[in-house]
Amino acid sequence: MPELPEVEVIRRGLARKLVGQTFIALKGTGQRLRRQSEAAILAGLVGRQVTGLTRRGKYLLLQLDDGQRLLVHLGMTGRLLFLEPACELPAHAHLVLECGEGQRLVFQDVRRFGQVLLYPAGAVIPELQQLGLEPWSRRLTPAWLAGRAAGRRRPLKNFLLDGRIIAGIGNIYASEILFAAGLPPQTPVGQLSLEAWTRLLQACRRILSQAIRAGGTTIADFADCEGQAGLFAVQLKVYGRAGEPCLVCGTPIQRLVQAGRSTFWCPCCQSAEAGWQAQPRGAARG
DNA sequence: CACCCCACCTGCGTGC
DNA sequence: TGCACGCAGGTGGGGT
Repeated sequence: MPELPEVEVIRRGLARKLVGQTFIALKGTGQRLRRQSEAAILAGLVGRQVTGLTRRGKYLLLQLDDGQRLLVHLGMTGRLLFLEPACELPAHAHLVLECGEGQRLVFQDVRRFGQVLLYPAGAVIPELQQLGLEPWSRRLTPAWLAGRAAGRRRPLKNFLLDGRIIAGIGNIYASEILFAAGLPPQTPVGQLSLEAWTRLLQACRRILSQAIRAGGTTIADFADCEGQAGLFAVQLKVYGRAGEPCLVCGTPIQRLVQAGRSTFWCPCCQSAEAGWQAQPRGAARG
């Protein structure tokens, strides 16, 4: 479900409600997530006040007044909900943090691919150590991308999905970014010109910004911290549209599978002629 | 090292 | 109606 825009939408909505709140009780519901701190560790949340809420890639970080940090990853179907007193607890609510006055912070996750890990003050968070650059990082430039891609033959779509390079791009936005940039998803990354990387980076920032502004993409599960759906799904140009006409040229949108995941693209708008310059065999090396 | 596959889960839509 | 199957926004471990 949640890629960078969805996580950022949750962060912005939740920060207004949660920062300043103090957790007064913690309830688990037995079923464990794929990764979750021990109950004894999570008990360290009780009595703590939330001082900040930040995002890194698709991870959320709750900062607590004693320096501990709660790392949250929503997996495919995870939600972080801030429930008002009258709201009933939804199904699949795996962690409930009571804030007083009947308000609760709830981690809900149908498929339980999510992660909730509490780290002590000053601890290194390994999940964040390996993450690549944020899309709006000043260090992220076309030349930097070309450097990371040099000599590699993996398809551009897979490169975009690799969070160790750029953090936060998932399967929906990878397809949308490639369409916006006019680049074919199968392009071996080592063959892309600097001009193509420039267009890719511009498309990446534009698409992610638009998605955040629209409140994220809701296909089936995504909801913000109040349970509201996002509206970017109506702006999707290729994702989930296999067989339907391209909104630009009318050519049927194609679906292919790359590294086990669906890619949607327009073979006309994302042709080699529209984008990258092919180089002679072997020329990309070295 | 670079890259791919698959497991980890539940739920939903489709076709027989 | 029921069942089998394929598919779904995530990551990381293990194999090639």
